[in-house]
Amino acid sequence: MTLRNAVMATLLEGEASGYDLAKGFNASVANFWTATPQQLYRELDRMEREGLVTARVVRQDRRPDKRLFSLTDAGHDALRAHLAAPITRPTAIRDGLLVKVQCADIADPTPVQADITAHMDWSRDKLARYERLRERLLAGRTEDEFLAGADRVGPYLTLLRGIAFEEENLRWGELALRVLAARSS
Amino acid sequence: MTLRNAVMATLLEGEASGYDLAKGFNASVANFWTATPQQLYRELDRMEREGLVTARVVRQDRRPDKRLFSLTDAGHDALRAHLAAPITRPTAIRDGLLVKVQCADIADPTPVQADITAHMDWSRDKLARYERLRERLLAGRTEDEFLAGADRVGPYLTLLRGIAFEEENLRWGELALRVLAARSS
DNA sequence: CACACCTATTCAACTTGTTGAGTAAGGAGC
DNA sequence: GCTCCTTACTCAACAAGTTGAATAGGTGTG
Repeated sequence: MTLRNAVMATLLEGEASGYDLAKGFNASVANFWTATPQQLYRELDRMEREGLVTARVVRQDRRPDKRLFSLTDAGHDALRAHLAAPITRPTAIRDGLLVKVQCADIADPTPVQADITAHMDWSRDKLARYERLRERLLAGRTEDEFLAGADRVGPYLTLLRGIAFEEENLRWGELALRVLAARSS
Repeated sequence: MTLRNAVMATLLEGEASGYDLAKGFNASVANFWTATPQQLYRELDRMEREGLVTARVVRQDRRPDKRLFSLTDAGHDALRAHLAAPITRPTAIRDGLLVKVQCADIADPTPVQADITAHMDWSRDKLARYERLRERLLAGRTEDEFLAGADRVGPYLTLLRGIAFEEENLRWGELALRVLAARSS
């Protein structure tokens, strides 16, 4: 029931196809709400049936048709109702890497180190994309100018959280690699 | 299939009942893998059937009996096999608060501010518990002494990640509150 | 010019995760 | 002595999330 809200939050940026949402979920919302393509297509269908979004089919030349979804007034209302609702539950994280690190001591750490390295690569990629998005949002303004004057600050605030998260992943990854290397030598 | 691994990682610390796991999941693993009580009871039953854990019933005086689970050799092997398996998929986060902040601009920010404040309170609580756990693990040693010499560093490394995460939540929460307050005035 | 990958979506089957209620006994506070 | 909280679980029903495959034309690489 909350994937809906994440989808509607994304559609505030403008219309999007299921496919658009699927790959990157607009790159910014994906940072705090993940979903598979099937989940999104299914949810968009339901939301259309309930009148929260409308679809318009766009015929394309050298590509399959696509259905671009946008928020209806009812969708806007539903989002506002969600915002007004009292409390959101605590963050749910599921991080398989940390599960591995938690028990890294019971076996050869080499594969865990490889895993940490792979995750750090992903973090670097994400950071690069986030920084590009940030430049685009700022559009030449300083952060203070932007925060004081922009129409919408929500996407920027969540972006900052995402950047901090990935930066912390990198810092922690370096520490973890250092510690595991020192012990296995 | 990975709740299993999180449960086994926790049982490395020693035997535990479903109830123990349910409240706090050992307080440290809970930080990167959440699960409801029902999920844990169900999974523990399955794992017992598959021989990954064994249960022993402990009769108690003024409390209901409990079943304490511990890892079997097969469980240890399964954990080691998991550690050796190549790559763990990227972290899945689902943070309803960030969804709200993402669209905070379309309505009165007051309830969102309340939500941020509530989350910051939770973060402070978690941080306090993490810091106590940290003191207990260090047992008087400095961090460097501990990391060089301790039997197991995994739980400490994941704890550090949890601490950094909650500290970042607080820093970000303060910023978000400041920005939203400045705009609504 | 074969092979793999990208866009764009759908269908079906499955596994996980969530919600709510129920049981049963002890202890704490008013 | 009434109510609520805590320990310790179980059952059932449902919602959400995952996996795998199918379709179908287009683009890019060796």
